[in-house]
Amino acid sequence: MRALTALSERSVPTVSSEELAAAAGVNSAKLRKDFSYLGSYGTRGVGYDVEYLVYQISRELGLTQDWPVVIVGIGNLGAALANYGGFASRGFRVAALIDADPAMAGKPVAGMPVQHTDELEKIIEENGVSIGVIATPAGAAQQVSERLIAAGVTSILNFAPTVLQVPEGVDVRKVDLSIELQILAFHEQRKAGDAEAAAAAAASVLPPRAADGPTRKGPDGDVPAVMPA
Amino acid sequence: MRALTALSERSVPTVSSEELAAAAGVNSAKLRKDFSYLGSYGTRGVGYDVEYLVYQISRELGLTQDWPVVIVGIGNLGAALANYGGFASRGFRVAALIDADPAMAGKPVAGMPVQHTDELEKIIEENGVSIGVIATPAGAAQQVSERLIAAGVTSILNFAPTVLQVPEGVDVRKVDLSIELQILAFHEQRKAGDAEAAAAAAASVLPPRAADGPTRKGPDGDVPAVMPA
DNA sequence: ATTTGTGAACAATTTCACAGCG
DNA sequence: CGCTGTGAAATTGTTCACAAAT
Repeated sequence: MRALTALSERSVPTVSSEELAAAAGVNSAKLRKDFSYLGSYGTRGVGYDVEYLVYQISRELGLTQDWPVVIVGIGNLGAALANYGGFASRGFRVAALIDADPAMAGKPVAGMPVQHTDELEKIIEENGVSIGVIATPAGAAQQVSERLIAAGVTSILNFAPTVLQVPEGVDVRKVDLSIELQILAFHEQRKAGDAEAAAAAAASVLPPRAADGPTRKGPDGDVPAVMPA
Repeated sequence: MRALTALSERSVPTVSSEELAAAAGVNSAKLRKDFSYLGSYGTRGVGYDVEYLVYQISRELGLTQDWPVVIVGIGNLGAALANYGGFASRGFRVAALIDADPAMAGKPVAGMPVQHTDELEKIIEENGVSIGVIATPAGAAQQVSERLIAAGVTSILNFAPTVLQVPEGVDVRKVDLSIELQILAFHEQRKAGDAEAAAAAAASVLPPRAADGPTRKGPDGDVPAVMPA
């Protein structure tokens, strides 16, 4: 969509799967196959009509309608999310900011007064909110999710570092900022390790590990296997 | 790891793949297979030693060392990241906060003075930073990434809504907050659509779509296919 | 002359199911 | 007997390659 929107802004009328794939950094066959699930919107020998494709994808992805969301937990992250311009421009309207701290109540954040958790159910029902964002500390997240769900929310974006237990039919997506960094650090470590492997093996004067475990039995000998990222 | 840490805090000595899988919400066979890539750390008939497993996984994931990181772009999101406690507790040390706005220079954010972009190269070299976080507007992200990479950064966590073009050997992970919400909205729409499908079909008085395209030819008739999330 | 749309081939990942160990 | 470790099977996802369409 981002690549398409860029083309649209440059008034490019049509694009081939090959061009679009290059712009988006994906395989052209995959792109065509994905589009084919939406229907046959391309023209053979020509490509895809940019505007029409934007419209069809927007519609299919639900970008043509407005989604009211609530943000629960107005700490640093919650406030950053409230101020984040990317939401409004993509059809998300922040219906309310909710925090459990009574001292926060009434304080303006992103030009909107923070409301107390007591109001949670009322806010959700009055605004027909079906998507909630949880930016509370880990300890509060499960309870907040239960209240959100009881009040009618069926999709949750969870920034708290906990696995939420939710009933069937409720979607949860988790964003864990630390894990993203950890994944990078993991690969970073491997880059360094590969370079040092020979040297370390040759000059090993390190003591064996304290809690001595069984020797590695995996198929790759001593080389640690790659875990999926 | 989170599930394991919780067990460790409760001083649970051993855990079976079945129990741990239930706690983490995954399949027990997958968990065993994943662990087997690290080596054979379990005991048949008993399970895994929690402490030993925590240690082995930490080591393998690179959690035993400290990673200095820089955050570039100290807007709302950058400030939230700077204040985010989760980084420090997982071995990430914020070495510097960098912003292009001269007015920001010297201002304290998260108890640390913001430094100007001019200092970027110096900071990275002096601190041996190999991981950079980009929280700038989309327009600045590519240029920032190039400077980071030229100065020695080889892993980037990108919050800007752009696909970064980076040379071989540099890892990029992208976090796009809007896309997370869009994915939820997509499923939300489908939930609603499924319920309304029958009614809509029966009582369709809507005009045909304005820009009329070819009729859907996909194998599923008129039912939109599920796109991978 | 191009480029789509898509079966079929291929590749990766997940799960099953059970031999074998403690 | 319970539980790991892991081949084999099942499933899911991606890419190839080409007939069909314009």
